[in-house]
Amino acid sequence: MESIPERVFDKLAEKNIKPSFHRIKVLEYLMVNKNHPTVEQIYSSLKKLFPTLSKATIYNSLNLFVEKGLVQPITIEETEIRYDSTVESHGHFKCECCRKIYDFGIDIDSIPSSGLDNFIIYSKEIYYRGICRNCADVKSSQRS
Amino acid sequence: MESIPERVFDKLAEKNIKPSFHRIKVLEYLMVNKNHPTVEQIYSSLKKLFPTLSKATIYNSLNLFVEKGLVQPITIEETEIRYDSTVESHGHFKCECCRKIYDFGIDIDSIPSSGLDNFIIYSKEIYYRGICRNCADVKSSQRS
DNA sequence: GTTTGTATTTATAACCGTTATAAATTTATA
DNA sequence: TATAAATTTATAACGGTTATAAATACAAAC
Repeated sequence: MESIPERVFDKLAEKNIKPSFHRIKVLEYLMVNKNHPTVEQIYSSLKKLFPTLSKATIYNSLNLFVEKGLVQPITIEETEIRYDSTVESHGHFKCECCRKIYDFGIDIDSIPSSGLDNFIIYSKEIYYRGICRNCADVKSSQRS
Repeated sequence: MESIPERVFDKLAEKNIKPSFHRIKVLEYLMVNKNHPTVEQIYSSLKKLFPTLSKATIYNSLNLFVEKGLVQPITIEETEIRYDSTVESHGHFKCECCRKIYDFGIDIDSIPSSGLDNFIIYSKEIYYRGICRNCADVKSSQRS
C-alpha cells in the first residue's frame, strides 16, 4: 500500500501536472481530509502551515485538478463548491439538519437510463438530501 | 386533462401558497418552459409582460416554491441555479459543448444504495455531464 | 367606505464565492 | 549568470443571491 505522499506524486504525474509545492499540499489535503472541504476550509488550514499562501493558489490548483479529472467538484450546495479526491462511483448525501455531506455506496453505471442514445457521458453525480441518522436520532429522542 | 392555469392554481392550493398574481405567473412560466430556466431568464421574459416586475419577486417566489417542494432547484451549473417544475424522478444531462440541459429517464428509486441505513431521504438528483448527440454529430462530421 | 393590520412587491444595497489581472517570485533552460 | 516560462501572490472586479426598508396591495373589522 502506497503512502499518501507517494500517491499524490503518482496522481499528478499520471495527469502530467507539474508537482509544485502548493499543488502537492492541496492534493494531499484533499486525500487526507475526505470530508468534501470548501476552498475556504482548504485555504484556512494550509494558511496556518504556510502563512504566505494565497487563496488564488487554491483556486488555481483545484481548477486544474478538476480540468484534468483528478478531483471531482461537488455542487450539492447552492452557495459554494466542495471538492472530493475520490472519483470512483459513489453518491453524496447532504443532511439538511447538520449540513454534513456523507458518501454512500451506489453503482451508478448499473442504472439504466433512457433518452441519452448517442450522448457521450463524461461524468455522473448523484445527490441525495434529507436527514442523517444522527440528526434523526436526536429528533426522535427529543420528541419522546 | 387540466389546463396549465388550472394546474397552477391546484398546485399552489395543495401547498397552501397564497396565489398572488406574480406567483401564478412565475409558476406558470416554469410549467410552460420546461428548459430549466435561470432566474435571469424568468425575470427578463416576465419583465416584458409586466414592466414593473422586480427581480426580488422572482427570487421570493422560487425560494418559496422550493421550500414547499413545488419546484426542484438544479445545481448542475457552477455559477447559477436553474429551476424545474417537474419533481418526478428523472435525471439531468448537461452538454459541456452547447451548455444545454437535457432531461432523461431514470428510475432513481430502483437503484440500490449502501451506507444510508436509518437516513431519511427527501430528494434525489442525478446529474450527468458530457456531449449531447447534436454536438457529437457536428464534431464527427467536422472530423471527416 | 374608512381604518387598521398583514402580506406582498419593489428598489437597492450588501454579501460572498469565484474569476480576472498584473506584479512578484520561483523554476527551468541555455 | 542570463533569459524565458511557469507559478504564486495580492487585489480588484464580477455576478448571482440575499437582506433591508419603503411602497403598495390585500384582507378584516368597524
